[in-house]
Amino acid sequence: MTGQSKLDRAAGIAVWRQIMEMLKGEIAAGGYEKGSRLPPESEIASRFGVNRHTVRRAIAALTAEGLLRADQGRGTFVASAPLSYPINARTRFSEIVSGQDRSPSGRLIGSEIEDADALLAQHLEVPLGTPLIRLKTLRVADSVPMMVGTSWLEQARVPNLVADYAECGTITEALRRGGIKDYSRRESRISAELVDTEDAQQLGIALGHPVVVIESVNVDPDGRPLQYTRTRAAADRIQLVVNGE
Amino acid sequence: MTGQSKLDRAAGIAVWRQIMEMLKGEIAAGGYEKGSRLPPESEIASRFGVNRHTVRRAIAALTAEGLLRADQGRGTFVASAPLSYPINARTRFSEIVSGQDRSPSGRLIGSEIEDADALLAQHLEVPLGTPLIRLKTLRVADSVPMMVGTSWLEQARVPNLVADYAECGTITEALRRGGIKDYSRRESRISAELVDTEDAQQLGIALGHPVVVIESVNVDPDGRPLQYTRTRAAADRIQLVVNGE
DNA sequence: CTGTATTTGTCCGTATGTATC
DNA sequence: AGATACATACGGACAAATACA
Repeated sequence: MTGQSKLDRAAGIAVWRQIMEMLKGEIAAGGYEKGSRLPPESEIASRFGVNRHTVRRAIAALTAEGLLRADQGRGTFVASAPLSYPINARTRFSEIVSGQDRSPSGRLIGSEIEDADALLAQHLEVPLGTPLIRLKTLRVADSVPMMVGTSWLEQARVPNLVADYAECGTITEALRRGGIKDYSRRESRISAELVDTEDAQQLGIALGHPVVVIESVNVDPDGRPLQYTRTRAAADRIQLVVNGE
Repeated sequence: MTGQSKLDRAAGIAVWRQIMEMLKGEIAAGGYEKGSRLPPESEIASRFGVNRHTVRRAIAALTAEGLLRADQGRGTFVASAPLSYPINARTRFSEIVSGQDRSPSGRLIGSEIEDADALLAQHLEVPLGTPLIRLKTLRVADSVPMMVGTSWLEQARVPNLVADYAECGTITEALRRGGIKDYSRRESRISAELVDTEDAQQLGIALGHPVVVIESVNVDPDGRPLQYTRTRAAADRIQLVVNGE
């Protein structure tokens, strides 16, 4: 099968769109494994007998749909199946990702000290104006960015958190080093938004795409609020799973 | 306070944008209650000393942000706080909405008979090709559309479902009439997408806005799958709540 | 139930400033 | 400087939905 035979240059449908549909069809039909690499653009171009730019346009459209991912210098890949992300009292990014045979990692984007405003004070059950650490992190599975999170924690409880996190890359481990052996998730509130400019860059998605927003409070074993987090996940890479109790 | 004094026509910022910011400020400052009505466009226009169209533009921008809702013939309203929608084994739209002092209603958009494809057969644990009822419904709280859902049920189990639902407007009640006294939710899978054309119309939101997508399976008391549903909720009107077990 | 007023939605214009080529 | 395109601002008329006496 050359594929070239099916191109119709007089159909009134742009050639790049025809190529896009054909690639989509081949992916849907299972011609390519999830996560597998497509042939290089030049090869696809010669197969269809078109210029490489025409293929690029088709790939760009499929990337915008979330079906493909193009990495500079590595190649173009079929987007993997969305990550199943269970939401429960023991939600831990690193455990979830390794449990699905992918390799998790975390990166510190930035941190600051700020005083608790009314909303944060309420969530963390601290007095208004309490100094908090604000931690912005990126979580990655198999080198694909999955979610960015902004967390607030009481500075006095975990003074060395930022350095610990920067070193080990998981919140669970960083908290353990700060003397907090365990924690659990009290409540998660889920909605969706359009991605903002900064998150779009971090997540490698285009503006105008949706993100799933998860606001959650982690509590220590005594039930005292420890961490309030607002996580934004690329919607086409993740699927939250909630069990019926 | 006339507000007019603050308009600066030489600031290089469009007048409609200035009005938008001022309205937003007044709403945030609590000048208007959630759900309350704004003055008519003509009144706002004369207050700022501009044309009605200029006000309309500001209102359109705030509507797109989800801060306002404009209903033809009724007025422009400050958007209510998002509906908290608990996800658990006993998730029932009508109970949730009435529990938050709002009045729920449901409307049948359409229904069809179709044969189970591989995916549906797997979810409902029926043989491939089993005749299913496909039910498309709109769920509304306080006359604001909240979510559209597409449900599939085995036709043989609930032959009269469509008529029953059309009459009473709640799935729970329609199932009861069909002899199914209780059901519970086994699993919910949550993601987000951009709204499609049809849902945008039903939900009264603009294209390009995000919807929260919930795929769920309801099972009868024996644990047998009864209903597979794919729900799309207007993201800025709803917040799913998941308790930490 | 029925007309009337109110209010938002849509369409037709015109004029002006600003950015771009 | 000129030509062009585009967003802004305004004005008016009417349609469509709702509220109300």
